[in-house]
Amino acid sequence: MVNSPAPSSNDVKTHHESVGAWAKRYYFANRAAIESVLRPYGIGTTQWYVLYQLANDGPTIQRDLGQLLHLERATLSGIVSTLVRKGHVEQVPGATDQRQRVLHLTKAGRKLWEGLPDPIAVIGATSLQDISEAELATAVRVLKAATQRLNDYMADGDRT
Amino acid sequence: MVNSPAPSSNDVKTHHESVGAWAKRYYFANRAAIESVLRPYGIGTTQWYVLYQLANDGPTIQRDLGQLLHLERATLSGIVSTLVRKGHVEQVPGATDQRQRVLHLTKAGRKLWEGLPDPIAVIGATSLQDISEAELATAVRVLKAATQRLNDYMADGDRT
DNA sequence: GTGAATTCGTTCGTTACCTAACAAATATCG
DNA sequence: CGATATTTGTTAGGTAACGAACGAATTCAC
Repeated sequence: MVNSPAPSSNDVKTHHESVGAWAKRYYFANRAAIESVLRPYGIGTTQWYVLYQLANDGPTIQRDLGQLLHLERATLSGIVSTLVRKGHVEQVPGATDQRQRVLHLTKAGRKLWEGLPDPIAVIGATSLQDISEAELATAVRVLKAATQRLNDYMADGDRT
Repeated sequence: MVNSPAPSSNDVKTHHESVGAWAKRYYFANRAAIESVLRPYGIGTTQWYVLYQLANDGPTIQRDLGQLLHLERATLSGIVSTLVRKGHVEQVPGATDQRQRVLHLTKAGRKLWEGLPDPIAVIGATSLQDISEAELATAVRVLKAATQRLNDYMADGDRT
């Protein structure tokens, strides 16, 4: 796309746009691919992550799950109620703290989980093969650093 | 970050998850930051891209705009009608082909555009400073290659 | 030149993300 | 103890993305 002459300072914006643009495209392509694997089972990508957590780490407080998956309370609330409606997850008030909701798989939920393919393995393997460990590490480092900056920026901006 | 022992096959999943996970987090952090810049003006990120196109390249057929911005017809349709509702954009049937819609800025839309900051410049500059050109290029290359793979995978899967 | 295929935009249903505002429960401080 | 703050989850409203199905316009084939 952007062929590579000596990058002038004018290229900065182009580069920036590229990382952002490609992060977006990769995110959505990845999501679409995962969803195509999961579609026959009637669950979405983020719903899968919730089931994954509950299946592997057992009952979890909704608040903690939100932090683990980097989701806002409101977002998780909707996803959980979808899973509850479908009968895969049960949501019970916490024993000591009545505000909290403890989530755990229902029997049906566990059964579903056991029949589920692992979309990360299926999709991830195809999408990243032939990319060296070093390149992967660089990509992650860049994405991580940039995300960090943005979060700092937002935190600052809020306080001002 | 990811220190580099001989990568066992168990690392594969971890790495894959990381690129996907970080692409997602960067995408949303970026979007949130851009939206915070644009919020006072009452427009969203993708709406800004539409205005950008119309301001710089003049009237455009909706179909072409979709390809430029990598958006499906259905997605763009909603975004355009939001901009039309707000009075920034006008959507007129094509002269030669009555199926097509030609989009152009209204007078109010152009005025808005002229008072708008450039969120890509503002946000991109902060988020990617101190990252070398080489690293940026690698990140883009990885994201691009992975996206390519996923698109191929989806195309194959559809035909099967 | 007419019937079939294609293209373009819209609408509908779904997923997933956010903020803001709110209610209930719990914690903290005077 | 009791008023005030904080935490947890939900709801409502907004943005953005997708696929499927549809109608209208156009193009293609024969």
